[in-house]
Amino acid sequence: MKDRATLQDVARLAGVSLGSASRSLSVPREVRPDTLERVQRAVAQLGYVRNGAAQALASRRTKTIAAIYPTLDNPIFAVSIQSLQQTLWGLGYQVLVASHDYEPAREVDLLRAIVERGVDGIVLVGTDHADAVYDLQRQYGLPYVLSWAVDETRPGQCVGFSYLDAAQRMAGLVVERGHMRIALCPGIADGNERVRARIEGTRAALKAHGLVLREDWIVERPFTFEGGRSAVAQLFGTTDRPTALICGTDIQAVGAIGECRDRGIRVPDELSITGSDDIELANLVEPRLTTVHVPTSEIGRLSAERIVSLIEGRALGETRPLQTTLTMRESLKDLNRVELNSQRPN
Amino acid sequence: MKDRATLQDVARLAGVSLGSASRSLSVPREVRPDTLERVQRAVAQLGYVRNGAAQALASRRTKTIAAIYPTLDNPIFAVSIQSLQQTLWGLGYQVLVASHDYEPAREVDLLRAIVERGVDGIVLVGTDHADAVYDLQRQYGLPYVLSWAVDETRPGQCVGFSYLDAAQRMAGLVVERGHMRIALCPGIADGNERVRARIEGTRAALKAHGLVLREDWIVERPFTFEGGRSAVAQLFGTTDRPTALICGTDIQAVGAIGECRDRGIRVPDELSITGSDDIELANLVEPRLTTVHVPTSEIGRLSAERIVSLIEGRALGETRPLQTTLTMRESLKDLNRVELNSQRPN
DNA sequence: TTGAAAGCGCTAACAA
DNA sequence: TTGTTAGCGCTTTCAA
Repeated sequence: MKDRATLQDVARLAGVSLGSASRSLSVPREVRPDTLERVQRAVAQLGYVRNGAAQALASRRTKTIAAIYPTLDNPIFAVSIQSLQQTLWGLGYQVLVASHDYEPAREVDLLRAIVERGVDGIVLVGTDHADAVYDLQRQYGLPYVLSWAVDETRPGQCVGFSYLDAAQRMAGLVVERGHMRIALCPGIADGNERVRARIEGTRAALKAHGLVLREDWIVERPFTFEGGRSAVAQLFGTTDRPTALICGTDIQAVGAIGECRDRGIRVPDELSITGSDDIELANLVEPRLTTVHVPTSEIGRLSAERIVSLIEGRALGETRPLQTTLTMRESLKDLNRVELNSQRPN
Repeated sequence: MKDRATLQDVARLAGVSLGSASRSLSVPREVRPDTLERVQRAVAQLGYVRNGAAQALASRRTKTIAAIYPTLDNPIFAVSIQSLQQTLWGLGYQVLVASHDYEPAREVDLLRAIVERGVDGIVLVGTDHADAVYDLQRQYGLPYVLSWAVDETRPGQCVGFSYLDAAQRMAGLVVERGHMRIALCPGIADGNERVRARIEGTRAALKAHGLVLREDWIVERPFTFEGGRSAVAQLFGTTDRPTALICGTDIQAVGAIGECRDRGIRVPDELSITGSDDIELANLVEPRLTTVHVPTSEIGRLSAERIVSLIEGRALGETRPLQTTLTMRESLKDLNRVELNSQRPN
């Protein structure tokens, strides 16, 4: 790295003190206009750029937020990160992104390295983290936001919607459409409270209609296309088959549709499939996916605003759960209706 | 932030000097075993964590790499970032991720902010950047790697494959399959040399077969599902229609397939569609996508290794272009073959 | 409003 | 191998 101009150089060139130069940059309204102007001229002339490390060391602020996600390889997180990043950028913060691939131990390691590097705050996904994660936060007094989560015990620190409610409504819809044999591909429950909420919500909705969610029809699979494929493979390995498969994410649902296509299982005639998230793809696959629309970008934006207000000590009140909506498309069959067109030509 | 223990505290508790404590952490082999052990005990006892800002200021290294992408909302970049990040993590570096949404001006702003914060190196995408980008790099002597790019004038700084070659081979394949009316949806050429290479490669391949790439069949659209949809809408607005559409990315191709479905255009019977990248989805849509397989993760990993070797002054030799392969699936129709089954049941 | 000066916590050169 | 010490470049009192 070449020798960059320092603020000292700027001050010297402008003929002011180091202090005035510093103030010109950080609190320009507290210097006389002509002082400010001379400093600005010197800055321009030298092509001066602040040294972030020095600034961080002296001010004890890094203007950086760490965001730790399970994976970037799911559009909901990619889109959410994008809006998080752009919002933070507008507020003068940068983002250190990391992903742990659903490995709790990796998340702890990441967080440790990030704390060492120095960040002003952290955005995590969900509430289910290793104790060490919360310990680190407490130990360093680091503000944090749990995105994609609601938790009454942490008012003001969660930004998300109720997975329980969403799952309950989706399962309710499937039952209303006449399905009684319903399987669930919710993700992997261990270390993921959102998956557990999906299972609970689905179970509750079925129970409310006098149905039981069969344990052997809760098929825990990763949040990947392959996960959805594999769920279908498992469920159709016997003749004791469901008529509907509720997937935890659209990604799984699309994988499931692909597997059905490969196996010659007609969707939704032989198997209805629903997803969750309403990614753009949900509206492009054949058949188009009945799913839960979730406020992906909004979660990114609100998480950004909240972590900054936490850092800067501005109160923002408690968070309230965001809303989700069911999006009805063709992948869910209505068994109550007389079948006129179940065999469409071509 | 609570008061964290400093290295001074550690040294005091261990009964050694500040220097020995520092060395115990950074070059443990240069201290006596018992010194090392006392320091480690003190570190554990105090829960000491390095202050990154101080370390960066004193050592003039941040152990952070900035990676600026066009968007995170395309699986190829998401996957590539993931492998970049994990490789860098293994090498002791962290990643500052940013995206500019194909806005050259935004890229300059991002880079400026990133330089200010301090990073040891930069990973960019492609070769086509505002002059200001290269100026900043030169001014601060920042090592950089151009990923998803090949450029003979920058040996050792590019990691990617030849878009020209890939486009040429794909177009060659389409022609070989008997298509003579070929349209191209390459992305948006302005500020993107990869798009221009695609156009050139396609043009050259057609020319080699005595065909001409019609200017009005080069449909520049964004790299989104919607971009692909809109290309189909435009091309099918008249009766003068192509029999094949070569898309610049699988995302566009999937969008194009969706638009065809909505318009009742049969793929590939009425329109063949090809993509590029071979994202997982390419193998899941109906019909499955003929595309170019590109080494997505490898680009991330190699970019990581290269930027670190550049930073640490290790020579790694010149880069050579990575390989791509055509992946044949059903979305490209072979017009040379007798049509036996063009109207499949259901 | 300004300048002077004391650190922020660490690294690295140097001397012992 | 260890201890001492001079910065790294900036922010932020404090006094003027």
